[in-house]
Amino acid sequence: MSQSDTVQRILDAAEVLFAQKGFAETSLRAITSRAGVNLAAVNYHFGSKEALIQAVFERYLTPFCQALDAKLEELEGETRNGGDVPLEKLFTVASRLALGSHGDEPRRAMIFFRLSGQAYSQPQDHLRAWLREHYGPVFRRFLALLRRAVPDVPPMELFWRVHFSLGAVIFTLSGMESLQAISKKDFNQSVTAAHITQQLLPFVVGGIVGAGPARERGEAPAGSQRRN
Amino acid sequence: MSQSDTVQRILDAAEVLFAQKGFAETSLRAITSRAGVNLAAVNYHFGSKEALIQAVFERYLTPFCQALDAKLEELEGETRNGGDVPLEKLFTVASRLALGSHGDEPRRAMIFFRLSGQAYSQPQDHLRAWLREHYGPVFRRFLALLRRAVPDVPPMELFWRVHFSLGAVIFTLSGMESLQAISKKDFNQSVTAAHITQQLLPFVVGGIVGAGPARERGEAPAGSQRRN
DNA sequence: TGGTGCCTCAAACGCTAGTTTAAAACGTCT
DNA sequence: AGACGTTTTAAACTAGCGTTTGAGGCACCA
Repeated sequence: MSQSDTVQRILDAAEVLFAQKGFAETSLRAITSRAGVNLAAVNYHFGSKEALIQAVFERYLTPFCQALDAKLEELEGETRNGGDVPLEKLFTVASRLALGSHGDEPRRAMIFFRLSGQAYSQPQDHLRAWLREHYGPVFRRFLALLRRAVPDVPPMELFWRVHFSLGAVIFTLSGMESLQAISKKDFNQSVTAAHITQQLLPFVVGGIVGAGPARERGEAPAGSQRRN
Repeated sequence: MSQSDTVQRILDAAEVLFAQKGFAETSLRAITSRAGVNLAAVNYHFGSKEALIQAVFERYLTPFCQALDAKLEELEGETRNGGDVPLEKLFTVASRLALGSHGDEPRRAMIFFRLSGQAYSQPQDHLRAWLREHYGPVFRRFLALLRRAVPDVPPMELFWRVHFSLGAVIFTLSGMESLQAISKKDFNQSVTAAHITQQLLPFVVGGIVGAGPARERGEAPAGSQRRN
């Protein structure tokens, strides 16, 4: 072939190592050594380490976002003649795509969530800004459907709760290895990605709907006094 | 005084810089320069950079955990003669202490949450293991009270949902600066720590209680079939 | 066969990191 | 005042980083 598979080998190695040890702690030497390619290959093919990081995200996110976008369009179509998409369905669809939109085992998804966690606690917002710019539209589309699913939750409340949910997902799946150890010890039960998402769904749905005076005592939701 | 305040100056500077730029990206030279002390002071007083990181956590966590422990003991006493502590109260107490157990403004709490986020997405579990070893008992005490507050949620479900909540909190407060920007743009409203925790409470409570078929259709909670 | 474009390679460059060293400064005793 | 343990200082050291370089390999086509 014209372009060798060096690029893919580098991306594979970088993906794993970045997830394992973080961006700053992973040297190009470690990546190229694991990939079995020359040190200079990264700068030759990607230009810089920063560009390599972006490429890792791009390779994972682009197929996922395309799949999600298509699925959301399908869901929107279903609701053209009245009715909204239920909250559970929205999250089920998203999680199923996140775990399965790449042919491989959901292990890739785990790796990627760990990467996302590191990207988020990353100080420089180069990466964050780039992510938002490239994948913002899909997120907003998802949020629009969500808003129709829970019309009782004011927009600002919803905005925050979605971010809380994102935090729960990324944080948990980032630290899954250590949580697995605890869970196994305390509950004698191993943990799979599918298992966690199954646990996540009721939590996220419950959180998005929210528990305010509304659900406890039949009053208005906690924050609805500042509806805009 | 016998021991100068060099140690405190270093801790102050390190706390801020670590939160701003992460552990790996913050050099000792940056810390000592900001603290106005000599470069060698860190290795002299703390031994190594890693030990300095631990010291930063210790200085913040120890007073907080002591305060939380005392408060939990007080709550346990109240329930000796029947009754449980309501879910909302447990979280309100914890958040109030996290924000206010240090005399200063809640800005320190923000800084510390950001630090926690970085500690958690940190690959080496040196720090995580150390945190668990030193502050695990308080956490378990909190969890025990929590279990009595929501007896319908099976222990394993509860374990996971607590970690989801932790993720929501840390993740959100870690990335608060950028979220502030979005929130200000979309909702024309600035964001304070108190405001976020106010938003967090209904989300966390709703999530812990969970939204399964139980709340929607009057059946058992989503995960209760794997009760152990 | 000889040249052309893409890729690989080993080596080196410049830089910054954490850490160590040994002398100087300081404060506190007798 | 002088001796002593503690702290500060400036400078150097070692190691590892991302990146660059220029020579070389390799497939392809005239």
